[in-house]
Amino acid sequence: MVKPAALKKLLPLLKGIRLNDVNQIYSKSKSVRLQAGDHFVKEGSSKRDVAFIFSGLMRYYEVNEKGEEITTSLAWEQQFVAPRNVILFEQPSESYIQAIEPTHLMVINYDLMQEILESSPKSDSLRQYFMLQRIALLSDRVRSFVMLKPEERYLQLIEQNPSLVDRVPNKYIANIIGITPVSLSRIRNRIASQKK
Amino acid sequence: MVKPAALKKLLPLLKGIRLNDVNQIYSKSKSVRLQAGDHFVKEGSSKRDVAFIFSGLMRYYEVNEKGEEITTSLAWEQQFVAPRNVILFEQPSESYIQAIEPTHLMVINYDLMQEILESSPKSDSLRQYFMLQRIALLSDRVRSFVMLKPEERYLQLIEQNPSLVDRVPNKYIANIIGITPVSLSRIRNRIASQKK
DNA sequence: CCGTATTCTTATCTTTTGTTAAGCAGATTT
DNA sequence: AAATCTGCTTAACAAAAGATAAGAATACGG
Repeated sequence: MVKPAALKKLLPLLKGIRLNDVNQIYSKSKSVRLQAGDHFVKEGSSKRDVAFIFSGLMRYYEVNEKGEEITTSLAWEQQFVAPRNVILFEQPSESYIQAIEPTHLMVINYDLMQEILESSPKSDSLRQYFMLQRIALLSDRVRSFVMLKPEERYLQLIEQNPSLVDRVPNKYIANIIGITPVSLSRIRNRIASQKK
Repeated sequence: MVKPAALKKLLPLLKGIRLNDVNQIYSKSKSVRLQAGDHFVKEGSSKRDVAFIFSGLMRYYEVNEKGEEITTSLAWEQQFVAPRNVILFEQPSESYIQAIEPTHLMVINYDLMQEILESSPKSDSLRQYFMLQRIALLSDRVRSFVMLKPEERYLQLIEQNPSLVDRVPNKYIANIIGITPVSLSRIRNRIASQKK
């Protein structure tokens, strides 16, 4: 069970959903606190849990054939995280989901949440809203890979999410924009010397 | 109005939707035939039309600041095309959508279609199905940019869509995987000489 | 506060990609 | 059939990125 104070942050997202349903979801959810480095999901897991991030910062990563961890995306306050393969395709997770800051989650079983929302009159529009958000985000990201050079992707990323620069190690940022940490370091160097 | 024969291709996608609604959508749609090179959508357009591709092949492209056309994605039979900015954000289209083969479309106004589907009991699950498809596709593509090298992206693309190689000019394929046509040509050369 | 670990930077070298231009091949038009 | 156009390849060079390693800076735990 999650504390009411923390719940307030979730409420604006749930407008339109019956208070009763919200309460029911809350009562079935559990509050989880992770330290930096702790995992919410590990590769191979089939646990059908989703989490809402009250506070903190997480990354998705996969391990490639060379054994390197490649960070594929980030998630922070007010966002949901869930193992894509498990929820979308009912397959084991291909990714790890790990806290990289002290993180406070609300965790609930996906199917249980769906069940509760099933009857709610606004649940479809809520779901649709979240899916649209996701589609917009993903297609923007695809567009950035097709249309922009690495340096431009970096500038766009920090412009759209200024707070990330301070919170996320550059080696993760580098992966996110599809380059190596060494290369990002050079790009940052180039940008800094151009500014002078 | 679209010919019944062509409609059969759309039907499996619409299972669950009332026949009456399907008929109504059909009656409000128009059949459009494009030649290779013709546009369904041009940059700046705010027309809220979506199209279902009965046959043929189309590309989305944008013109960058150098005046080059950059192909951002492809769509073919049994898929919907629509100007993302217009439908998602009610803004003018940032993209062109162009036929690159003789293409047969069913075109309908997006809002009109929504209106008809509004009352249909299964419309939400249908919409959800399409959105999930889109999310899966997009996140796979993002993953390919983060995890794979250009050569691997090319091999994955032609493995997952073998027919594209024969139908789509390499210069478009190159854009899709985020490289230049010249670079793709070299990659193809490398692959060919490794095989020997 | 010191020592350790992690991350970031810098350097060197190799590989790949971008750019530009030229030649070639296939298709289209007249 | 000749001329034209378009797309693909190849070449040469410049620019950028990958790989590896070493040093500097920062964060972290005792």
